[in-house]
Amino acid sequence: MNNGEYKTRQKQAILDFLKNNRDNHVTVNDISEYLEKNNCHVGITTIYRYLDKLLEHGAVRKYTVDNSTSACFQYAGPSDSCREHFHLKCEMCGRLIHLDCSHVSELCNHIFKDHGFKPDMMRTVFYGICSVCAAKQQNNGGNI
Amino acid sequence: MNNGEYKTRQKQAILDFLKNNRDNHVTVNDISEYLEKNNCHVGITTIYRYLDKLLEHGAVRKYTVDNSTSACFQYAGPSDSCREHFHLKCEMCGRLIHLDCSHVSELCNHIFKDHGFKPDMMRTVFYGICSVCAAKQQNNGGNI
DNA sequence: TTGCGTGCAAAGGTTTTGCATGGCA
DNA sequence: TGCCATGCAAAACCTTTGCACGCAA
Repeated sequence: MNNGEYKTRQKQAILDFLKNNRDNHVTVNDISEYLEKNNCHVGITTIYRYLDKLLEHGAVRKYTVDNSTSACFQYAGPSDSCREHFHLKCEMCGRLIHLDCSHVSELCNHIFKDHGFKPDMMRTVFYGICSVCAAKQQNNGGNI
Repeated sequence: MNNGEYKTRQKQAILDFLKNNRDNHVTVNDISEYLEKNNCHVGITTIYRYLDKLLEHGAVRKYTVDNSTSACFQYAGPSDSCREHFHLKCEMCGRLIHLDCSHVSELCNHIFKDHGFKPDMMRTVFYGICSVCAAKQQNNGGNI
């Protein structure tokens, strides 16, 4: 049916976990540990292979975050739904913010028209600090 | 003299290579191979350690590019010179474009004021396709 | 001479590959 | 039954650490 892809318990479990954590990124290790805890063993090889496939389909996004040595993945919903806006990732709490804002699309057009560069919305992420974490930082006297 | 840091042949060689490739990113392996070819052996441990130090000083930027599993580094000039503009990285040729443009800083202020998110210019990179590569793609009938 | 720098070897992680077995359709 | 999927073990990488020796200041 689906390009000759089969439905399996393992894929379902991985996808469920990704969907339940759509507001935060997870590592292969996170997925593996969670499934193990829930008596639902899935080999890490399978996790890597399935994530690769989801990546190809655009169903997950892949990041590299500074303090983590392994790759981070995050559910991106049905493909195409995130092509039209940018993403802000808070480097402190890891939260991903979907920025639907006309200013951004305008900037994109400007960069394309006046600088000849076509930004890829799926790949580009603004890294920074969200308001919640900025407030925390304040209360801490600037320390982390 | 410099915070008790010594000047050595190895550091000089690495820095020279980075400076000569300031318009492209390089991996630890690139550096090692180049120096080897030039009969100027430097252990990779040294390369890692020196890059770490440069990173702390803000003299290089560190990336992860999709198709490469290892980290990419790029000379960033004397510290602070790149904090005030964004960077566009072409995913096809790897070229880094420094985008000094008032529209971008305006967008940044807008995101901060109206969305409560403070983007970090040093960390944020726009991924996409540059005009040169877009033209190549055209001539190829859309194939890569 | 002092103490940072270097480089080898080894360790520690993450990700990929080979291959036999399992399971969906 | 025909394929794709899975999982173990091993391999392949990338990066870091420990330690003895080298070298700038």
